[in-house]
Amino acid sequence: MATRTDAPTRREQILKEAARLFAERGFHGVGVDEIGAAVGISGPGLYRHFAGKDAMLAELLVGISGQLLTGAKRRLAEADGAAPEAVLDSLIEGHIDFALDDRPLITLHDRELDRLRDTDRKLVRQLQRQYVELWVSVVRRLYPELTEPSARSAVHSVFGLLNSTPHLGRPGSLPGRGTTAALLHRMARGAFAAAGTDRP
Amino acid sequence: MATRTDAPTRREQILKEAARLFAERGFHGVGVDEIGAAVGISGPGLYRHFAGKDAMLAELLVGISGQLLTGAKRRLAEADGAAPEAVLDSLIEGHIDFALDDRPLITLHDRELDRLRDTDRKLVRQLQRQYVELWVSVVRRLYPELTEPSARSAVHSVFGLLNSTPHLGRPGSLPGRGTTAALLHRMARGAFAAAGTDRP
DNA sequence: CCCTCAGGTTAACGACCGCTAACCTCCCTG
DNA sequence: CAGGGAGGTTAGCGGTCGTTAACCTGAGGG
Repeated sequence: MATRTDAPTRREQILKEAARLFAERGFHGVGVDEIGAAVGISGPGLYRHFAGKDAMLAELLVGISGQLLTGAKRRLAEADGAAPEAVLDSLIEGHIDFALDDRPLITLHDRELDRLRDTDRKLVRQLQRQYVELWVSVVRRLYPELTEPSARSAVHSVFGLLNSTPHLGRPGSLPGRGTTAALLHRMARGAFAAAGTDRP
Repeated sequence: MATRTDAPTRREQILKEAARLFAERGFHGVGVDEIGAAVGISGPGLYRHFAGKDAMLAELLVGISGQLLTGAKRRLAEADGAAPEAVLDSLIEGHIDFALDDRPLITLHDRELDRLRDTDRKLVRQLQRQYVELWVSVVRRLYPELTEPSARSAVHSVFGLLNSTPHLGRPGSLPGRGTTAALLHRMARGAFAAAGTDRP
């Protein structure tokens, strides 16, 4: 795929700043005037680009879920026939990339879902469910002694582990992105391995 | 300590319901009228028991952090001189009990901290920091090859893992509390073990 | 038997917030 | 060069929300 070199559109600027603000202070804690100010225009100017505040959140959440799912599907297709360990590693790597590069989005992802209109919320939940099931199938192939409910719990728990990046302090205080990614990766693998041993 | 058999006070009722509502819809997403309705009185009646909506959140968050820290200190004192493995197991057990029994509080704990007044927020952060440092010291005793920043990251990540219980579906759909607790415990130990091996 | 007070009630105020209306100003294009 | 749309602006409306004020009530104590 072509990496983008062109400047971000106004819509993209708005989405990025809105994500940051929503993650920092919550959906209801941010006013449209603040979002506008963050991109250099004033509140009502946003309505030239979005139908409303809700629409921004919806586009963010649908985008996140879709991106995660699409990426996972691609990785699964690329690793077709590979060993289950390698496939799981690829999924973990993709999730870590996302968690480290788009921290505000990861935060929003499991925090503001209930602020969506019914139709959008159902869509996001469906995408999330597909993503989880994809992980569950890989995990169960690698650890067949895990029951399906246990595998699902394990996957959710590892998501909790990987999504903890927002709590790891400001990006500067970390031991470096590569080190952090490697640590998270090792821990995720260790957690799955521990889940898969002993009684399920 | 004496287990309480007496009925909960009105204050406690309010705090419990407020915690549930805040966790479900966010601090700004809940009105005082709703909180009042949840305990059978109407909005302004709450002001006989609390100085304001902020005060409820503050009391909840300070209470959570304090409870976690106090429990951890007690467990550390009780396990004085025991093997590091046993001490870590005790810490994990305590955290899991909390995460499973007080899900709304766990949710609030890392979600609504920024809505507090400066003085309260600093207090909560200080309690949280002490709690983390306590874990870090135990983890480093068990895995001396871990650098301190890595150990701290590992602790935060395991908190993410253990605090994922709100995402595990309604309490009924789980394989049973004991099974879930055991799974989480194993995964936490596995994650730490994986963090502590290989290069730090 | 009154007084007090804890713990409620309803009415209402002021602030804020999402959103719309009306208007303005470039820039592109036929 | 006219004109029209894209992308802004400010003023303001309507609703909601936290909080206060004023009032009510029932139970306990001197």
